[in-house]
Amino acid sequence: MKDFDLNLLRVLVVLHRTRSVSKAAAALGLSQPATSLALGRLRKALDDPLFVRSPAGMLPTPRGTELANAAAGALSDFSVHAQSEPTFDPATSRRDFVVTTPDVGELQLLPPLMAYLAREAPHCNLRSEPFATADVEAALEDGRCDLAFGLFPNLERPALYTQQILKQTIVCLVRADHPTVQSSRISMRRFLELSHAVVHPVGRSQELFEALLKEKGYTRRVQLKTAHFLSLPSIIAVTDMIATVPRSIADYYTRLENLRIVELPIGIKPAPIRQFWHPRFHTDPAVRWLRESVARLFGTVEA
DNA sequence: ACAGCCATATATTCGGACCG
DNA sequence: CGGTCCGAATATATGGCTGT
Repeated sequence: MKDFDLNLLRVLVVLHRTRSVSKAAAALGLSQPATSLALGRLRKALDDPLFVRSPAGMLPTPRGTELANAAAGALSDFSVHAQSEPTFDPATSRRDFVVTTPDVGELQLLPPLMAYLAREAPHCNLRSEPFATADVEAALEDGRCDLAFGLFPNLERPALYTQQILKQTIVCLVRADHPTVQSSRISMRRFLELSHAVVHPVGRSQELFEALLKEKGYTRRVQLKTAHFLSLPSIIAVTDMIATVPRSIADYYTRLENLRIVELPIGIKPAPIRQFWHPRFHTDPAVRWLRESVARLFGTVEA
């Protein structure tokens, strides 16, 4: 079937309708022999006579009728799709969306997005899938993933389309009644004297911060290194450690625990949080609706 | 026997691949 | 980049079958 000439489908359909090779040829705009040859190829490919000569014309075999109906259905189905503009109707669609974002991104993206989906696209589901960083681009290309959201320095290249959604700044967190850090500011000297809790290696903005400290020659004691953000606020709230986290995470933590935000003692450029999609899906109505919804939720202007 | 129709053999054209 | 060659597809010509 893999090298079946799809032009033959039209020939099959018209032959079945006209019951004549000559009439089919005229209808198809081919010569009679060309049509005869096409019928020969159909017979060989489908392994059935398909039509037999009779006084009443070329009568279809049962298989011929079955396949001609299937071909007619396929062609008309295709033509419906080819002629209608592709659309996405959020109110009725049952599309399942797939996004990939680190946990920090999830905390920023999913609360507003899920509330929006529930309201605007009530039958659509969303899956947040943690693709390996190296696999994200391929997943976006082959459609396993609709959108990547977050800080992906390795994705910022022409192969993908991107749009900046937010700026990620980072801040420090200590417990609200910390014995030595009592204001919202801290000197670099005191910052380096404290014991640190570091989330590693998940947060890419933290990686940038770590690189900056190293570059400036600052060293400090990392008393706790963990791979997850989940346990961090409870730990900081009962110790004298200081943690450096994205501001969105810090804002969330201070609502949960007895914590206080302290500005970083060093200037660092805010990191761009972007959404990424593949050019293949640039005009796909569903993916387009999703990324425009994300942009709208965060009040982003097209860049 | 002849007319109508399909199948087959031969000719032509067109597009694409290959090579200098 | 242009020319040549090859193959695919279609057209033309012809042959063969069938029914009246």
